Amino acid sequence: MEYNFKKIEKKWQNFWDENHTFEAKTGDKSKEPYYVLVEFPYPSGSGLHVGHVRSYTAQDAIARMKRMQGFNVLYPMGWDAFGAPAEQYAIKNHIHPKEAVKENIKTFKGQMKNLGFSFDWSREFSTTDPEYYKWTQWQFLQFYKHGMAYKDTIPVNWCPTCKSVLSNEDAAGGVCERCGSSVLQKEKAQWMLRMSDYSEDLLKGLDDTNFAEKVKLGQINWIGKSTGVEVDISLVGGGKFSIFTTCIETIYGITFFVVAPDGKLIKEWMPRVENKEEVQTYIEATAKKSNMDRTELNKDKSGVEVKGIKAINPVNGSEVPIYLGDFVLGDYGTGAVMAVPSHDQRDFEYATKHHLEIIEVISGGDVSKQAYEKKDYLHNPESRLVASAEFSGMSVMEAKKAITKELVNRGIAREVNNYKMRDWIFSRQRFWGEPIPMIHCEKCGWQPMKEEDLPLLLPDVAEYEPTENGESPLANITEWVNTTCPSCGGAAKRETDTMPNWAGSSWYFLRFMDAHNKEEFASMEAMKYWNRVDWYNGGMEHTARHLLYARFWVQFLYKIGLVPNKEMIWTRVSHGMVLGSNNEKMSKSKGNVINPDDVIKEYGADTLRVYEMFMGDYQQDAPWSTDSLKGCKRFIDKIIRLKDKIGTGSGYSRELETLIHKSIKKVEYDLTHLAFNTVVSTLMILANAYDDQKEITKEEYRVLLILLNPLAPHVTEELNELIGYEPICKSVWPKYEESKCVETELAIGVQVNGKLRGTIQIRVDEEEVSVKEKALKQENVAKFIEGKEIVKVIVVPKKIVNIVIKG
RNA sequence: GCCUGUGUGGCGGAAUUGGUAGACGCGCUGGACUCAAAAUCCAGUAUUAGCAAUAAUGUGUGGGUUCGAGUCCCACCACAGGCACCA
Repeated sequence: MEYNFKKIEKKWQNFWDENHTFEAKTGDKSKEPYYVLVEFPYPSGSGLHVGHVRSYTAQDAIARMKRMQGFNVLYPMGWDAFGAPAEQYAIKNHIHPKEAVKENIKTFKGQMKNLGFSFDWSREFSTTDPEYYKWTQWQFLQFYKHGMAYKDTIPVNWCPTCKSVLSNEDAAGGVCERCGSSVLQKEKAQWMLRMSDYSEDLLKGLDDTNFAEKVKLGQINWIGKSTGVEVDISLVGGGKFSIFTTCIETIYGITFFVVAPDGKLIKEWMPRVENKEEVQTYIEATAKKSNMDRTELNKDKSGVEVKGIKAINPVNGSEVPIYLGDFVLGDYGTGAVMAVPSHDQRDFEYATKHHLEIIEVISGGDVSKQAYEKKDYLHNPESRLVASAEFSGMSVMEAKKAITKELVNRGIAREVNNYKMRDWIFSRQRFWGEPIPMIHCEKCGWQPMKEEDLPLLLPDVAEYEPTENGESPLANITEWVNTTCPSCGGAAKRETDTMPNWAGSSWYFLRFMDAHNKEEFASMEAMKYWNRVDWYNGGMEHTARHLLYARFWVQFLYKIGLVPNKEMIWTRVSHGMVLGSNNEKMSKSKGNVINPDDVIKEYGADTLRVYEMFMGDYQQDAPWSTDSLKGCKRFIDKIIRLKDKIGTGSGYSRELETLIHKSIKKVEYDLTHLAFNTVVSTLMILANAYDDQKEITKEEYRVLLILLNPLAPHVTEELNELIGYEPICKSVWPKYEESKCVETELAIGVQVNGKLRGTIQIRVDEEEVSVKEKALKQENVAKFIEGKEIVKVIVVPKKIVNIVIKG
């Protein structure tokens, strides 16, 4: 057969379309549901990346196998199309971003069709569809109505040149990604979601998932739980504040306190401060510094003393000075710390710079040189408390408990948990996002829109320039902004901020379960049927945040009774990047970008798919190699040639039977264990074995086609049709028999003192005595043991023989 | 600094519980077919020595456990990614 992949691929893609082969029926009780999900892409202007092809093919292979195994497979696709690039493009070209998005989606979809992915296109949607974002807005209103959304003034990244608020990603390194200016902090009122309320639930929920261990760790680190004690500290002359510490055992070593310059405490104290000007200057200087500057000043522990206010150490009554220092963060813990320079390196550096006292309270280090920190003294069983009144002489763990107990009994301390994870900043000052359905009325304050008025559509205008003061471009569109208050009916203004990119992607997997529902975001019935996402794949870069946001969103919906499970994603795996042939990330500037369209044109989609699965460990990055790609083309050519070897026989021949059964078992196992590269090598081995035979049977040929079908669906369907079978997509996955997976004869190694000296042929069930005898007689082995004393002979069944000799 | 991952031929990478290291593919070398080329097929290909059988060395480095270590333990080095003053 001539391999006209263009014709073959088109033919089968049309066949699948016309027959609605991959459309999943919700509620089909005759089959077990199985939900395979891959992160839906942002349809950028540059088209599908070969990296997309890698993960989509992997999930496609799983989906195709599962279908043949009798599962009702849901493998959907859609578009995460809100975002800054489309907006930038719109500003430059004066067209509505939805036009650009429409074009890009068309391109992406065409490319995906050309690759033969078995997506259920009947469920396709874009996060930018009003029918979809209506429900994103509706869910925001649920957050609001349950007290989970609030407006707060917080510092944001501000680019003075672009006059725009930047996300942390766009402000990485303290410079604006677009223009390179230094990013400043600016106070702005933002919508927030109370994600921190869910810290503990998000941590615990991980036990109800099957995420890869490193994915779980990523979540755990991001949540950043730490357990410690919050202690009330009284001020001389009245008033008090609290500090949070994980090292209560060092409390006798306090020589000063440090409070955050951006925190609320210092504002409160201001009237009592004696050196107001100095303090104010420092607060302002901190505000001007970007996050990055603050980090860079790491070595330089800047700060000023807050004069006129002194604190009292609750354990010994001593008066202690208070300082401002920007190494203390206003939004973590209580925004104030007890400083123990003897046992905390940051405090040590601060004390050294500002000439403050250092008192050792735990023995074992040399605190004149550096702090003797928790990470060291906890591992030193010799360390004891010193200079700590009645606690002196105790071990660290004893003291921790005793001091905590004492302070808790006195009613001035509480054991608490703190989390690094903050509330979710949900506002973006951009045009191209879901409008936040809130209305501000002078009389009634913030009012939610009426649910029946949703969706709140983005207006059709031609200008998307940001405003001078950093408001969203929507603020310029007065006819859109001005509205009436849903409560009193008076004049009111709409919120002009939009939602972040993460919003639409936080629940899209629920929508796929019931994509066309006009009454609800998805019906409970449909969600109960599909139950959850069984297998979710995406890039490692999304495993922390996207996954956390999505889990938070789902847990909230669960709490208010709108989804059936607390966790709606069972297995989450991640894939490595496809790098350029020079082993660097593909980028236009480096000129190492491979366009999948070009590859499909020259080698066909099946070759590209097989190659991307073969290129390396799926979870690891792998460089592109056109030479290796050609090797995969040769493999497919070989599969085609093998058809001519089909003879008149039937069933599996004695020569091939074991290998076939083993191959079915391995392909099945590897496809669900992320070992796609060895799926390909297994099939190459099988094909090579067929090639060694004079002739093969139809059944043998067909089993190879079915096993290869998940990776190369077009050519295998074509060959399958040519030999007269019903389409593979309507067929049943072959079954292997465990008993037929083992060879009856095998060659095992014989070692002498652990070194391989020869091999022997044995029957699989050969008795140990006989194996031992064969091993000792083996020609080369005999040379090594001649005249030596044999200490023992270790026979590992079906694996190896090791002869231990002396002398 | 912390967390995570990775170090195996010329290259991408195999090696499911410790049991014949280098499967499979690429590349390379030689040969067949051809006027020639492409395609295809055959043989070889970790390193060193040898015509060969074979031997020695060999999975980032140094130790250890074991009859036996790429795999387990301890210490370290390099690279990649993420987080970064979190009290």
